[in-house]
Amino acid sequence: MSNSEIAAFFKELADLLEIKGDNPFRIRAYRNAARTIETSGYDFTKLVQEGYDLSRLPDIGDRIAKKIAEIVTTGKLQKLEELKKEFPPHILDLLKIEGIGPKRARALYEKLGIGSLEELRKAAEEHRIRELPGFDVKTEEKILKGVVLYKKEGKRFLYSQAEPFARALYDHLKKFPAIQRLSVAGSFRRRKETVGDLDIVATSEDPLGAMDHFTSFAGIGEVVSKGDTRSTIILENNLQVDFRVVSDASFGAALHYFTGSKAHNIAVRKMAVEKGWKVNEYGVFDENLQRIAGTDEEEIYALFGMEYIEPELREDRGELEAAKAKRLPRLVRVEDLRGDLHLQLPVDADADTIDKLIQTAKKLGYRYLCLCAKTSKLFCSHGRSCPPLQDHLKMLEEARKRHKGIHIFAGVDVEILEDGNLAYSDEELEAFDLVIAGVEEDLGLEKEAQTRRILRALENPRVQILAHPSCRIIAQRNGCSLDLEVIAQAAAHHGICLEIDARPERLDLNDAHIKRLREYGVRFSLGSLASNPEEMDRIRYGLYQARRGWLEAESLVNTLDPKELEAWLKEKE
DNA sequence: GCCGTTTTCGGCCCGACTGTTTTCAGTCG
Repeated sequence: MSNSEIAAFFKELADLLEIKGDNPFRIRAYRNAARTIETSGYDFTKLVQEGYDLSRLPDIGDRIAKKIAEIVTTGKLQKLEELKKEFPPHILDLLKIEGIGPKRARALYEKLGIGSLEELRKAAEEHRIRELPGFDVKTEEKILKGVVLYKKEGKRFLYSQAEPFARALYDHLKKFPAIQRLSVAGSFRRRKETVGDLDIVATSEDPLGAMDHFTSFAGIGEVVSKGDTRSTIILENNLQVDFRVVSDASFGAALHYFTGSKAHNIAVRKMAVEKGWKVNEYGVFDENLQRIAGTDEEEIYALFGMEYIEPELREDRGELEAAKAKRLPRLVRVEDLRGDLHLQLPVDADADTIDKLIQTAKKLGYRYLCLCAKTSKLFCSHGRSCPPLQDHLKMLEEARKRHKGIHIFAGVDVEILEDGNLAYSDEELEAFDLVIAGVEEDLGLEKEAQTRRILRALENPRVQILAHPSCRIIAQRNGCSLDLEVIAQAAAHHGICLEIDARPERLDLNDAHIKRLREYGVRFSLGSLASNPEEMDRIRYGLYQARRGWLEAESLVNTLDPKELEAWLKEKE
C-alpha cells in the first residue's frame, strides 16, 4: 500500500472525529502522523513488513504505529470503520465547501440531515439553511455559491501552471508606487511541485491603497475577503491568491510566516516558546514583548543560532536540526549546471532542429548536452516510422563538426522490457555515449517483479542512467510499485545515475525520494526531456526538485565539467 | 493522539477576516 493511501486513513479519521467534536489535540496528532507518513520518504509498507519500530519516527507513537500496522496488514482500520457508521458516507464532502468547517458540517447533518453536496445544494436553494443557528442569509448564499464552484474547481496547480500568474501578480503589484518590498511566498517560494494557492507579502505605508491596487488585478473571478492588512481573491482559473501587507520592520517575519511550511513554522515557534519568546508574522518578541527580530528572515534564523534555511528545505524534515548543527547542505544552484543530459529529438529532426537546440544550450551557458534518439521500440511500434539509430548518430556527428565549444553526447532512450532486458542489443547500444534506460509499459507489475525487472536492467554495463524511476505523472498516475531503496543501492554499486525528469508534470524522482535515496551515495542526473528550444528552460523545475531533495552539486552529474563527465562515462565501461 | 535537559502529566502555534458575536465562534491559512 502506498504512503498516501495509508495517510488517507488518518486524514479521514481526523476529519470525522472533528465533526464528531473529539479532542482537538488527538485530531491534530492524527494529522501530524499523516504528514510524516506522506513526506518522510520511507516506504511504510516495507517498514511494517520488516518489523521496524515505527514509533521512533516523529509524530508516531505506539498507538498510531499499531494502527499503521493494522492498515498495512488488513487493509482496514477498525476504529475508522466504526466511526464511519455514525455518519452518512459523503459527509466529508461538506468540508470541501468554502465556509463550512467541522462545526457547521455537524450542525447541517444533525439539524437538517444533510449528508452530501447534493442535499446541501437542495437545502440552500430551499432556504432551509438560513434558519439554523450560526447560519444566516449570507452564509447560505456563500454555501450555494461554493457548491456550484466546487464542481468546476481544480485542485492543486502544477508549479509551472501557477508560475505565470505569480509573475503577473508580482509585476502588477510592483507598479504600485507605495509598495516597497515585495515577494511571493508560500509553497510557490518553496518550489513545491504543486501549489494550492499563491501567497504574496509586501510592505507599504499605504496598506489600504495597496489592497485596492491588489483587487484591481485583471483576471479576478471573485474577491473573497478584503481587510486592512490582508485580502484574498480567486482568479478566473480558480487559483486563490492571498495578499498580506505589513510594515517594513515586520517584512522578514511575515515572509517567513507566509512561506511556511506550516510544519516548519510550528517547529520554529516551539523553539521560541522554549526560550520564553513568541514568533508571529510581525516579528520575534522576547518575554517583555519587545521585538528582537523581524526585518529580514536571516536575522530570525540567526537569533535561534541557526544557519539560514533556504525556502526549499522548510518542510520540518530535519532542516531545523541541521541548521542548528550548521550542517545544512549547500544546495545545488542553477549556475552550477554545466549541461542538460536528456533532450529528446523528435523523429523528424533535421540539422536545423539540432542547430537550434545547440544554440540555445550555448545561450544557457552549457558546456555539453545529450541529444537522445526517441526511438524506443514501444514508441516506434505505434504506427510511427522512426529513423534507424545509425541516422541519429550520423546527424550528431555532422552537428559536432558545425559546433565547436560545446560537447554533444549521443544518447539513446532505451526501453526496459518486462523481463528486465533492454529493447536494443549491446551492439546497437555500443555506439552511443549515453544509454538512458527506462520502464515505459507494464507499470502495474507487482512490487517484487517490478523491482527485479529494474535491477536486472541495471546489471547491463551499457546503462548509465535510469530514466524517470517511479514513472508517476503528477495527479494523473501513481508511480510503479517499487523498492526504490534497493534500486538506489544497486545503482550506486553499478555507478548508474538516477534521473530527475524535469518535465513539470513528471518531476520524477520527487523531492522525498531524492532526499532519502541520496543517503545511499547514488548520484543523480537532470534532464529537461526537451524536444525544442522553448522546453529547455524547464530543466530548472527539476533543479528545484533536486534542491527540495537536499541535493548538493557533488551529487548531480550535470555539474561536472565535460572532462569529468567523460571520465565518469569511461568508468562505466 | 504525541511528547519530554522543568518527562509519565499537562501541555499542545498564532492571528486575520466574517458575521451581528456587543466580547466571540467559526473558518482559514
